[in-house]
Amino acid sequence: MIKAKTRLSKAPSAEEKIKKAAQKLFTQKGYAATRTRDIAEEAGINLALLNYYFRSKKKLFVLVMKENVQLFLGALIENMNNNPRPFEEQLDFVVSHYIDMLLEHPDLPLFILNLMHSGKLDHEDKGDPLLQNIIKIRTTFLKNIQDAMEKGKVSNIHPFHVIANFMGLIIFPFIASSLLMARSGNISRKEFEQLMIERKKLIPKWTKSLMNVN
Amino acid sequence: MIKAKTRLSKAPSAEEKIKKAAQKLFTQKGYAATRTRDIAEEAGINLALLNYYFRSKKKLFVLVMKENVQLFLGALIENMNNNPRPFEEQLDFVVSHYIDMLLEHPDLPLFILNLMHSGKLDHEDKGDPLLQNIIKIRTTFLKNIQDAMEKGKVSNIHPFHVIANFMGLIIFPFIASSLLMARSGNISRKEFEQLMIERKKLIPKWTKSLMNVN
DNA sequence: GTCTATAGGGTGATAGAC
DNA sequence: GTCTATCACCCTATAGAC
Repeated sequence: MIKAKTRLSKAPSAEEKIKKAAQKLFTQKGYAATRTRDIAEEAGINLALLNYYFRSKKKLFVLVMKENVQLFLGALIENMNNNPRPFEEQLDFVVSHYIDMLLEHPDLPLFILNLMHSGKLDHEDKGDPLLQNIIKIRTTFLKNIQDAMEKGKVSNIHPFHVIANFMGLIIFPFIASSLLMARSGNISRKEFEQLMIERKKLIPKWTKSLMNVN
Repeated sequence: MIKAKTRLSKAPSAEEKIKKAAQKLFTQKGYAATRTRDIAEEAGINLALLNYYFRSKKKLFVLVMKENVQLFLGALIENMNNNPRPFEEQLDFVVSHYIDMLLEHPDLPLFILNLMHSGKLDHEDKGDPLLQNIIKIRTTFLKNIQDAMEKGKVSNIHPFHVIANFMGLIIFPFIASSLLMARSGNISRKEFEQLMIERKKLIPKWTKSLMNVN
């Protein structure tokens, strides 16, 4: 009954190696372009082992997908649950946490956007938390904006613009980094990271500024 | 020798039907997730015909890809060639043309971003115009920003931020529309389009405003 | 748990009739 | 040019030895 499952941070189990490899490849290349053979090789284990642990390619993908979604929404949910803070502080918090997370997982946004674009969520996973959480987060954020507008702090701009701008300012540089830095580019990886850190301070100011231009 | 190839805008040829179907599916689902059988069915023709005209799936994809790239960079290149206009007018022009184009081809940005992300361009297509054009466009735009900064119109912000913000404000709502409008969403397709049209006027103002906040 | 070998099904591409 | 039939390959998944 009592099996010592704890691991001392060394020699990751085959299961963990597979999951990590799958996370990497699925997130980078998407579902269809990733072969289970690639995952097995990346993990340094045998192909059969993959099915032994995870039953099928699809099940493995769903697992990775859910963890990615969790990662992607984590900062927002955390913010939502600590709601009493004033709006300005919320902006700071979300931007800062989000950019830190994206610096560690730069492929995540494109993965999520492709996921939503493919429309594979709604049908196959009715009770999936992604959509529900997105809607909940968006609703909360929307309420905050409208509060700010009623207090006269913000001019009469459609809340959609505010959300789209805010998210775009945070996320877009990461999904377009290959475009913005393209070869022979003027910008290296290190410089890019430095600029993203700069944006942690800038985006909250920009967001507030945009709310009052029309 | 002299074959009447001209068509009177009726009954598109099989070749055109295939290309159109391929454009649709490749752009929507990407290369790996699209099967040649799907393309054939979408085009309403036989699978063998696809290979008769285009030799291989890959060649067909490259064709579609190049047309998409052309479409994506068109407005920017056009702007670049009419350079003498003042910076402010350039912003108006690019934003307006770009949003019009994206309203017609909303899947295009995600396709391009995935393309760049996959890194399949540099190796297989050395002389490909995409990268060269992107670099040229970016360089021109960068020069314009620096001119504006020297004239004292703009505060000392890194040009990267200006480009990233500008592009993000235009493009992001389209790639994230499924996220911003997610089911049970408050926003319909028609409203979305109306908001995008609103942005044609707003984004140039926003861009200039952002250049002076730091 | 981990491997080798292989089944079973799908996919891109082609041969050949019309 | 357009179709049907089919090949050769690749990919996921599993059986079975260790």
